[in-house]
Amino acid sequence: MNKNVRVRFAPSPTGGLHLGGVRTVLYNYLFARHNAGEFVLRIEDTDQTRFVPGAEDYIVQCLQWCGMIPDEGPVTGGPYAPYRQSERKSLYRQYAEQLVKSGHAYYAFDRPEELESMRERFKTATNPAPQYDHNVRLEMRNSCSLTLEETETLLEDGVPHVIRIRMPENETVTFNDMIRGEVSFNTGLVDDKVLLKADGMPTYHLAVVVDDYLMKITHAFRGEEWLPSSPVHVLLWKYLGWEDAMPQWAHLPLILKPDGNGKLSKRDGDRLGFPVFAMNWTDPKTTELTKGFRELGFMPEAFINMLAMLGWNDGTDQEIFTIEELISKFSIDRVHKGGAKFDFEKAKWFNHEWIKRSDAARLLPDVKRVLADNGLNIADDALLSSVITLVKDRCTLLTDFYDQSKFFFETPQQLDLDAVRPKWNAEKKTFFEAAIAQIEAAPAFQATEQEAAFKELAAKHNIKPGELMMPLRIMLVGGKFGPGVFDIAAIIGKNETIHRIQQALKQLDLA
RNA sequence: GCCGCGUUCGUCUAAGGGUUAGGACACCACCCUUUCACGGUGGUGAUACGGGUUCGAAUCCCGUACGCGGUACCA
Repeated sequence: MNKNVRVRFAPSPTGGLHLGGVRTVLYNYLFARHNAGEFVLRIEDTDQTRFVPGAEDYIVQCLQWCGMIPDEGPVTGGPYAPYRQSERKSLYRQYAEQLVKSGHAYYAFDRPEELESMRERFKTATNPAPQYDHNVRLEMRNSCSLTLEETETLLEDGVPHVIRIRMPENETVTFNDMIRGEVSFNTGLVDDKVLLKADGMPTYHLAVVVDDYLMKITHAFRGEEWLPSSPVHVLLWKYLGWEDAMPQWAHLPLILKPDGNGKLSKRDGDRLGFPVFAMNWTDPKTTELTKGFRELGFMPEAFINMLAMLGWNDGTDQEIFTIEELISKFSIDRVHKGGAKFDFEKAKWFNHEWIKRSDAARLLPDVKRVLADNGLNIADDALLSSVITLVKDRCTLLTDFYDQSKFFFETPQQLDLDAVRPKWNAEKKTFFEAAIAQIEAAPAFQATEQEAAFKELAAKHNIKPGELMMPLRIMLVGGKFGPGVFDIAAIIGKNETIHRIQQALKQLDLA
């Protein structure tokens, strides 16, 4: 009974992929997978003045990183190719012309200056932004105000023109939004949107309807900012004679900035110090780099999980979901109506949870990369794995693995000796010299055995073990952090442990 | 201005006529821990306002306020 579910993510390739954009993809993706449907990527590049090289490729890579691979799209191809609207340009005109013929659209020859002067002319205190609508339609240069002959002459002369929809003067358009329920609009209050631009490209309004129809889209998810223009789209479906095929609409709530109000923007991230884009984005014009969640050390699982929870929940207290769980549990009727302020602290919490719950095998490649980025190339996977297991609880971001584990692989250069000196004395020095000898003589070098031996030696020297633990830690790690000291000693090995104690003793002597 | 959409702890949210309004992040306190974390226990903290409807309203209706979005040959 259900027709095959088909959804699309239709971004405009004008820059980095924003959080809100990723969430829109995510909801599309979850809905498609939940219903065993298809997920299509369509590039809406109808505005040639806003073309940004690299932006499309960037979007594709973001989807890949997040694990949301489109079933059809510009890279993958598919039965409804091409999936770039710029490559579908020739397709749209006929539909616009069809609308002109049926009287639902008209040619407009107004030049930009004329539009501007109209807005100036009709601007009043109570109408600060006059629209091109039924009130002014007949006062403009278009096929409604001109005679048939005049229009034809202009067309024949190749005078630049657009095609506009003719919005009815006073009708009510009502449709059922999957998230908001019934919404309705008076058509007389909506302007005669341009459908086909002077350069022959469609506007979003025409293209979205034509392509959703041609690509057999069944459910259309988009941001709430599209709600006001939805009556235009609904009317277009009707006028084109496709009413029965119209997708079900779902207008998603917006992601808001953490402070104050308003849509979250890249600027907010820069200003408040958190990422807004999924991955690093370099503006090709300014070469300005904007940091992304990926490079900052987020796991895609956590990123997706966090985004899913921003406006949706499954009705229980569960907050950590795998993508498989999200797919099986996702439902539109549990999507919130109101916008959600983005909270970077909570985002980090999700990542921390994911790091804690991931095993060393999952983390290994990422940690390896993080260490390598910092000049630490670790070839021993078994060794790295045990280090990861030891330190992952302390890492909120993947990038934290460097600080939390570098001392396993290189001798710390900067020791926090200020934490040792106040209570440092000759007895302790003697103890550590004895400890070196003891370690040297130890047959095996295991954490538990070493700890026992260390404490025994402390007793022999009449020093409380507690007095010695911090100095030992500083000697091995460099600072007041990290896993159990003897676990660290066991991993770095006998010789390195001795070497670090000797080094610290030497530095302590200098003071 | 006009149109549309929204409004539960600081933040994300649960509760779709009857709950001491629940959970999570953050914050605070304590416990655990010879470091830092993890973990555990507890605490502070919310139904925007005003009217209805009802035995009973966070929940349904109306109004107000506030916020957001739109009002382009941008998406």
